[in-house]
Amino acid sequence: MFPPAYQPHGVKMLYNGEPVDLTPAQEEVATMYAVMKDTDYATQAKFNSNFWQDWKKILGSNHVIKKLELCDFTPIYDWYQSEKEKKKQLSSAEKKQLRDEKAKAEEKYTWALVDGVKEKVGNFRVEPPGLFRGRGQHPKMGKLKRRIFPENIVINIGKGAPVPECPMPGHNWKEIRHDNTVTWLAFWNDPINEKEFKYVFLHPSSSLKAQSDMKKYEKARQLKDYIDKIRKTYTKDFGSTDPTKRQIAVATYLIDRLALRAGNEKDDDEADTVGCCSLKVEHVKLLDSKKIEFDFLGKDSIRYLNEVAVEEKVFKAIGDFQKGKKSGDDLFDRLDTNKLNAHLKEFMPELTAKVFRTYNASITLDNQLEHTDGSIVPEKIGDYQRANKEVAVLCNHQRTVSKSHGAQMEKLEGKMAELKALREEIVIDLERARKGKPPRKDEDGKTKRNQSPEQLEKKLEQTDNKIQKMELDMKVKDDLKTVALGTSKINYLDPRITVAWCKRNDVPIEKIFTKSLLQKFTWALEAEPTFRF
DNA sequence: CGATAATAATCGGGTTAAAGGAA
DNA sequence: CTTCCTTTAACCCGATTATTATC
Repeated sequence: MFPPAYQPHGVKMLYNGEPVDLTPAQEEVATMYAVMKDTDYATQAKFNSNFWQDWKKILGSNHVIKKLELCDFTPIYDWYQSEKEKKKQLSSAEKKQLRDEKAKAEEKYTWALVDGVKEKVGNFRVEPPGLFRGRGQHPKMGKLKRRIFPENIVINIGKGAPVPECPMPGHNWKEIRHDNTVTWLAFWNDPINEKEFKYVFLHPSSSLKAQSDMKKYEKARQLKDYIDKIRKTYTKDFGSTDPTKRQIAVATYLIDRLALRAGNEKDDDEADTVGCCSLKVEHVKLLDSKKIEFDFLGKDSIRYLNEVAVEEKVFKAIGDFQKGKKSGDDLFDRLDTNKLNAHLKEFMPELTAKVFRTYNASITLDNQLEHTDGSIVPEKIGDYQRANKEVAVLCNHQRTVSKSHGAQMEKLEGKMAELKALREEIVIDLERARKGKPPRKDEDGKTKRNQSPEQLEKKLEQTDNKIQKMELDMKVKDDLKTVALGTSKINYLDPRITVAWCKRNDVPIEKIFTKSLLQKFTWALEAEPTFRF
C-alpha cells in the first residue's frame, strides 16, 4: 500500500557554491525538482510559480534556505542520473531477482476476499510523490504532488474482517469503513485537487468488474431497439421552432454520428477541453457545400479535427446557433449534459450519451468484420486490424507518433528502391533470356548465372509480390502512426464480437486478446460463433 | 553460409489523469 | 449544484521479438 519510504541519498544542493543541509522532506522535494528540470516542465512558465509556492508551504515560515530559486540542483540531478544508469547496468538475472523480491513482498497486498472469492486488486500501490504534469496546458502543471501517508487513507472493508496492518510504523489509517454499496477498497484525497479522490479498485479480471462490463455492453446492445426512433426524432427536430429542442436534436446527432463525448462543464483549474455540450462557437466552422469543420481539444487535450458533410438542416441549425455569438460563447447555450441525458432517458431507461460511443464502436466493428477476406491467419488478423482501425478513427483514439517513425519510413523507402531496382534487372535479364542472349555481367564483372525464361518469370513474380506486400505494409504503418487501437479494444468493443469472429474464422483468440484482456473478458469467451452485436 | 551478438522496434501492462454520470 | 464513484485515456518503461551486424 505504500511507495518505499523516502531514502536520503546524501547529496546536497549548492547555494552560492556551498553545500546546503536539507531535511528529508526538503531533500525529497529538491530531488523532484532536479529530476524534472530537463523535462517540458522547465519550458512552461506555470511550473515555477506552482513549484516554489508549494515548496515554501512545506518548509513553513522558519526555513533556513533563502532564495531557493538560486540553489544549484546539479549534484542531485547527477546523482539521480547515475542511479538510473546503475540500474540499467544490472544483468537481466539481477533485475529479475529484484523484481521477484518486490513481488513477493507485495503479494499479500494484491488480493482481496470478496464474498468469499479471492480476487485480484487493481492498483494496490499508493501513488508516489512527484510533480504533477497533467495533459496539455494544465493550469496546475508543475504542482508538487505530496507524499500520501496512512493518515490520509480511508479503508473500506467488510464488518469483522481483519483490517490490513498499517505498513508504516507509528502511523495509522484515517478511517475504517464498512460500505458494501461501493466497489472501492480504499481512497485518499487527490493532493493536486483536495476536493477529488483517488481510489483503490479491484482488478478488471474480478467478477465485480466483469459483471458491470457485461452490463455496459448489454445496455449498448439494447440501444439497437431504440436507435431508429431516436434518429427519426432528432432528424425531425433539426428544424424545430423550439430552440432547446433544436439544440438537443443537433447535439444528439453529433454524439450519434461523430461519437463525440457528452461534454460536461469544467472548472477553471482544469485543462480547457470540450465535448459535445460544451463546444464553443469557434470550434465549429461552416464550410462550403454543407460541410462542417470541427477543431477542438477533447479529453486529454487530444485534438479533434474533422471535416464532415452533414445534412442541410444540421448545417443551417449550427449556423443559427452561432448567430449573434462571439468566440468563446457556448454553441449549445440551452443545453448541458444533464438536460441531454434526461432527454435520452425518455427513449430508453438508463440511456446516456456515452452509451452511443459503445454502441457505435461495437456495431462498427461487427459490420466491418464482415469484410474478412484473408485466407490465412495473418491476413485475417490484418482484416481485424482494419476493422479495429475504423473504430479507433471514429472514436478519435490517438497516440503520439514515435520519435523514430520518420527514420523508419525512410529506411523502408530505401529498401523499396532496392527492390524496384532488382525488379528492373530481372526484367532486362528476362528479355535477354527470351531472345537467347547470354547473361550479362554483374557489377563485380562476373558473369551472372544463366537462367531460363521460366525461372526468371518466377523470380519476377516473386519480386512483384514482395513489392506489393511492402507497399501495403508501408501504407498501413503510416496510416496507423497516430491511431491507437488498444483503447477501443479495452473499453468499447463488445468482446463477444471478437470471440465469435475468431471462432467463425479459425483465428486463435490469443492472436487478438493479450493475456490480461483474456482475463478481463473471461465472461465473453463462451460466445457462440453466430453471436452478432 | 549459418550461428550468435548487438541493436531496433514492438508489445504489454502498469500508472494515473481525465472523462461521464448518479445521487 | 457539489460530491462521490466508476469508466475511459494516453503515456511510460521494461520485456519480448524482429532485424541487422559480426564472427
